Amino acid sequence: MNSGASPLLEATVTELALALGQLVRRVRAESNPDGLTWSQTAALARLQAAGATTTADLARLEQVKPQSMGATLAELEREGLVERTPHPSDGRQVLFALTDAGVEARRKSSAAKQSWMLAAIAELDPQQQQTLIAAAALLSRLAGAHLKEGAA
Amino acid sequence: MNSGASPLLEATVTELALALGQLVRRVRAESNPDGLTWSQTAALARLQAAGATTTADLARLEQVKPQSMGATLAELEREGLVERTPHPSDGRQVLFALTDAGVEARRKSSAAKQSWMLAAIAELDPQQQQTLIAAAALLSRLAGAHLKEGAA
DNA sequence: TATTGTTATACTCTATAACTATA
DNA sequence: TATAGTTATAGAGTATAACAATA
Repeated sequence: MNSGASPLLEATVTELALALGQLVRRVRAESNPDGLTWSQTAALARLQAAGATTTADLARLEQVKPQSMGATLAELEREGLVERTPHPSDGRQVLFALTDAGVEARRKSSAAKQSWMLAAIAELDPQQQQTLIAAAALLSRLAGAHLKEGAA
Repeated sequence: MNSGASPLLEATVTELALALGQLVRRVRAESNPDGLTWSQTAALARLQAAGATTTADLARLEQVKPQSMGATLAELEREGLVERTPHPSDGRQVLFALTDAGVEARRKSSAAKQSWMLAAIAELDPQQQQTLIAAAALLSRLAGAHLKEGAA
């Protein structure tokens, strides 16, 4: 199907996938030694942006299964970076939020962890930086495009 | 150092990392049922672009350790998609290349596997498409920026 | 001694399946 | 019966360490 698709766009998809792979490995490789993994950092960032949130909602935001998010949150809780409070009206749900230590970890993390990427972007010319800023939003949109929503 | 870094760029790094995570999961989730995994697809794409290549060179291209690339190539060989030939002058090296089945797998793969991404990009307006085309190259460049090269 | 590649082992991330508790 | 979360298990993808063969 869609055999008339633009060859340029096809090449772009391939190039994008390849670049993505490289970049993901780089982020992972560069991220770590202090302890927080990438998915932990991402969950922390989502919690900071969204405030108290349930496992299921976080899973939707990050587009992983609730079980996967549950495992990440359990580890963050074990490390004292997030804490759980029961949902006020629904006994099944659990709300997660950053602890003070979690906020602090976030602060350090943003600055330090991807500093290599920040430095690399800082060296680009302004127009290229603009391209990346615009691309960040587009990539996020792409990730969620045409998802068969499990529920409404 | 660089405590005066632009807050806008810092936010971009965070947003980029978040978008990257989502997109990678989506690519992986969307990719599979036919058998080829993402890293296998990437290795195949590199081999098609570069021709006969050693494990170490492929590892450099994909920015993984030679052992990791070795595992991927071993699996592809088991599936008959790549074949090895001894290096003509250096007995330590092994050259890998696509088999006919590998070329065919590539052809199908480009078209089918990331068709969801192709469709999503096709729906963007031309300027946004241009942004992504430019971003693909920039992201790849970012991935390799300031790498401490193990050797020269 | 340095380089290419292999084997063995471990960890992260994620998924699916099965279960409990609550709605 | 449907939803939120947990527990158990498995597989992909990668890394590090230790090793063999060749340069």
